[in-house]
Amino acid sequence: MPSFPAFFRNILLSWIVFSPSRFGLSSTLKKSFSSFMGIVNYAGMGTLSWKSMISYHIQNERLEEARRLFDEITSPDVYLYTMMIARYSRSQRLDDALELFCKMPVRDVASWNSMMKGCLDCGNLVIARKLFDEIPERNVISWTTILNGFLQFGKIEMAEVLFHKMPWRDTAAWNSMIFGYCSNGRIEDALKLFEEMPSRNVISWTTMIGGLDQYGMSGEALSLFQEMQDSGLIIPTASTYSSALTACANIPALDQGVQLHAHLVKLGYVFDAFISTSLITFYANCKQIENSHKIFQENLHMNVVMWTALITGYGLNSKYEEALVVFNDMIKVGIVPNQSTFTSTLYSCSGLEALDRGKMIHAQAVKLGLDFDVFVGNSLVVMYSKCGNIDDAVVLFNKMSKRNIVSWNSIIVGCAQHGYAIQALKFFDQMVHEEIHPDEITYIGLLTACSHSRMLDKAMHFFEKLNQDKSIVVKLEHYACMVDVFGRCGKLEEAEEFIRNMPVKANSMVWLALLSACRVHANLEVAKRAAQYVFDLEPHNSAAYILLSNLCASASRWNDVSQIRGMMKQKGIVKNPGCSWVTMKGSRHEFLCGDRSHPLSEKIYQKMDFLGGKLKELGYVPDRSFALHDVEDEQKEVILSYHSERLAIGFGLVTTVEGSTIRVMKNLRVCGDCHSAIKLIAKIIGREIIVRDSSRFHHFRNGNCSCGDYW
DNA sequence: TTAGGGTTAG
Repeated sequence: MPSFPAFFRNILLSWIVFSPSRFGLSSTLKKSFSSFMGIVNYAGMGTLSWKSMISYHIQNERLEEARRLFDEITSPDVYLYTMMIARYSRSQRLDDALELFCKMPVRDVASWNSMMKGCLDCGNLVIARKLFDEIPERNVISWTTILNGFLQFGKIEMAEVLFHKMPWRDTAAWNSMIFGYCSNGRIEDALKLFEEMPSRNVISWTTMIGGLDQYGMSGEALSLFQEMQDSGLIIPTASTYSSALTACANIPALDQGVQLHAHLVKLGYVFDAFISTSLITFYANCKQIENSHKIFQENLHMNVVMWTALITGYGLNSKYEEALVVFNDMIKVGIVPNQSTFTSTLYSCSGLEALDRGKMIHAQAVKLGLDFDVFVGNSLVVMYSKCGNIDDAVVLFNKMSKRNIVSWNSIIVGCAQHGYAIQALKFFDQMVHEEIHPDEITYIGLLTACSHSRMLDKAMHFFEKLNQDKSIVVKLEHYACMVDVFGRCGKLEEAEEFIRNMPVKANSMVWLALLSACRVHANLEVAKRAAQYVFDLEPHNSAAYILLSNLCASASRWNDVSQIRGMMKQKGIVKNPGCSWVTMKGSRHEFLCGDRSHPLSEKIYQKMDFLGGKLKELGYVPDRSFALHDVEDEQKEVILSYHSERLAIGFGLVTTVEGSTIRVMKNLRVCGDCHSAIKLIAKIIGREIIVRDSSRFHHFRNGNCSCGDYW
């Protein structure tokens, strides 16, 4: 029993802290105080009143206050000790929790269990195990707690042994083991337990539905949900509906999801944060982003997860600008973004190729100390690389303290697309050295690197390794990469032979790789065969028509060109016009060939004409074969000089400061004549020009290009 | 809210 002055001191302290004039008097506080006054009146203190006061402090995160009151009690009971221990553990204060646990004169099984759980929450499995071994009388909760501890630390086999050793198992124990199997990808074992268990509750069903969905068996997850509904024995909770909706999103199953949505409206569940978020993702995955937005707007309590779901949804629907608007709105209303928010937002920056905005988002992540998160780091590497800044991507990658397979793939693919083949292979060696096992994406990156640098032997070596690795399924993309390598190395017959010997039927992507090579090597004979395959497989794919038509145009076979154009017209196939753009201060400046619509056109054309003169002085002769129109030679030169990529470069030149890098994006492949001209332009202006075309990045520096004139 | 089991974004 504490002395009265000490007691009054605490009341006074509480009174100051809870000053009604500052905070208002909540109902809980009123209750707490009336119990206090009761104690004073009776001049004695029941433990119950101490409990309510301490628990009030605990509820309001005032752990120090709670501890001060706790220390005033001469002999706190087991309940109070346990409450303090649990709270310290939840606040990651394991030392304080253990100190109290050691001080306890008497312990019951709940206090042992709480301490054990506390150790697990604070990441200490060793002490948790020791405690488990020392518990005088374990109950089913003790067993389940340590079982979950093993699972939490990825020790599935130990959990399995423990589960079978348990003297008695209740439904919660079965549920834990099922969850353990699901989260370790052992779906068959999970299903077996689910079948075997003596009785299932709603948690068992929800665990199994979620497990199947996460394993990629979303259809089976929905069937199980239906089975549960049909049984009529289980009432689903918000969690169950949330899992079912996620399964609908992953399939995606629009009709079933919409039905479920209607049902949830009737049940009044639509304002549940988890359900709303699942609905946002569901509609976004079903390409109905307007519905996602509607659900988002109808929600009053929007949390960071819900905001992130909407940002992700816009990104998934290629509405990158909208995603960035949502991100800015979120910041405006004071929601603090987390790792996932940055990952999704950076994805949209990559989609927009908006380096300036990507850098701003990066700065915000740094401010919040989230730039070292592995997901954010990966997104940053991808963003810098896709926005044309591979050097910064490499710097960031090297600084990453934690890396996973996605990190390695991102940097290897990035280097490959920028033509930094040696760098890509070096990263691969480093990855192998660090015992990270490559996956299918890694091989795509490696083969692309080899292709862009014409390293046939290396490519064959990697392709062989890929085929030997039984953990990887060789996909059509890998075959297409190999065809690309053969093609770029001028080995068109070998490429055709390779396609014919493939164990799976080639798709149009594979034949298009061959056709592109034919375009580079001006081989009309093979091109016609390859194009025919694409025409048969995908009659409306415009790429094959364009490639073949360009090839005929380069050979001045104008009759063939008009025949192909006639076929395109007949089939209603429209060629995408060549378009180049520069993203600056959040705006995209687009240019078409010969375009004069930009407000700065006059300046741009002046600059290009000036450079045209300089180019001629350096001995540049336009390669007329790239002007793919049946017009007079002089006219061809004019068309070439004003190709969209050159106008975009001209815009970069008139709007940026001396010495800075110019970054241009193009929807089609950069034309060969422009390629020669841009190399010289880079030399004349003494600046680096980076052009991302439909297949790769070109770094033009001092008269050379990183692609080695081959792309 | 003195102890164990299932849910949302990436």
